[in-house]
Amino acid sequence: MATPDSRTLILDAAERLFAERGFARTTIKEIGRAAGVNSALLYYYFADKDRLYRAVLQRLVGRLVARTTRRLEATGTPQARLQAFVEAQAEVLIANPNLPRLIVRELAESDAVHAVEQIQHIAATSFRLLCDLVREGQQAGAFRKGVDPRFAAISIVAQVAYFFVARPAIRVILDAAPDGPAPPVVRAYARHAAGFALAALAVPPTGPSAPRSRRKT
Amino acid sequence: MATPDSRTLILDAAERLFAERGFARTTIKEIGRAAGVNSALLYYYFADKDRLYRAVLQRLVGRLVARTTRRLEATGTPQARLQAFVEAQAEVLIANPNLPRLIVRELAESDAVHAVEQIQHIAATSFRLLCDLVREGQQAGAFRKGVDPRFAAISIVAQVAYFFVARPAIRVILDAAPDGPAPPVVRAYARHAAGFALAALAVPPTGPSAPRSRRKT
DNA sequence: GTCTATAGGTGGATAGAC
DNA sequence: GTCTATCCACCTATAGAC
Repeated sequence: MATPDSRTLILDAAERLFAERGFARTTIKEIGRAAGVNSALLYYYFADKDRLYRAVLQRLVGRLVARTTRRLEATGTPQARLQAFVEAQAEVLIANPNLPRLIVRELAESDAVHAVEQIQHIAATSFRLLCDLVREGQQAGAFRKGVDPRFAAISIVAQVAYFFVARPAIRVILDAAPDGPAPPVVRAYARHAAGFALAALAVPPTGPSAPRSRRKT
Repeated sequence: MATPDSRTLILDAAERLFAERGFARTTIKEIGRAAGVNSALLYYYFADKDRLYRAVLQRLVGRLVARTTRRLEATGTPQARLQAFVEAQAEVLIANPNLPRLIVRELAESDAVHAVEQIQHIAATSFRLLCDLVREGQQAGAFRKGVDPRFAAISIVAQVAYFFVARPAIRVILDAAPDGPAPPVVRAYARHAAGFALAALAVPPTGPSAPRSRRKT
């Protein structure tokens, strides 16, 4: 608890408000009020509204990447690592509910106004590790070939990411509470998503009569 | 080309700008300029900026739902219908590149500021049809049981939706042009996504003494 | 239907006291 | 470090001529 300093109070309040209302609809004065400090103080810690926003994004994205890449680099079968990745992704998003909303807002911008380059770069890092995992799994015979590893990686990430992004719609489908499905439901979905991906990538049993004569591409 | 009327010119310009920059960052004057009319004229056709935005959303969402539900209601095997749905989803998003950006922005809002209820409702309509399709497929023995149909529907929609939403990140993964992957790549991905879902839902061969292996198309 | 001109309000940012 | 007070730019929306 030890007295969070004003800078942290401001970052916390800004994170919440930016996630809820977006950058433009959030005013400096609102952030100051929510943080319990005077709005002029924001300019003591941050050069302007834009840099405050960047600082918020940086803090959040750092957490995400640290947690998910750690799982990907762990040892184990490709299947186990893939499952761990999907579940880690869900845990990070459960723990930081503001993250998906903010990232999605950034992704929706076509011009690189704010921190898109940063997100692109980091997304690429985490993403590429996942691509490699799929590729390695294919070479090791754990995943079926004939699936583009990049496409597979997109499919895998998409399942969980979309679940959080489309929360208002998901809520309707699952008859969940106003603020979205409870963590146990989210975890159940994450397990489903991992299973869905593993089933999609599973090596098909070679038919009893014509196993090896057919060779696909 | 028969002289698009001012109202349509305004809607077109507004759609593009809202999608590119978001609601708040787009000014009435910019829209007027882009439409080639005076900004005061917007208030002749629309009560205020908010209602203009709603009109833009309505036009777009209408197209999306019309196209995708039509595919779901078509006849055929569950597998064929699912595939048609996924590819139709991709086609609509290719044809209306502004749609995913706008919808995503709406979904990111936590308070129902603009047209979230509408999107929720329509998403639920389209979504529920997909749930039903999966459920029917399971009962007919075409899809494996033990997968929650609602979860499966989310996984299916997520793959294509996320592809468009996360365009800036996808671009990096696929080494695509600045304005995203070309339509042929998108279609290839859509086929992958359909295949990924069908493989994930395929009925596993029952045990070693089972009927001969199934080959999906 | 379309324009000019402008009122009215809000928000980001700064100056400077304490 | 934190606050009060305020400036200035900009944007929505309206009044009213043509």
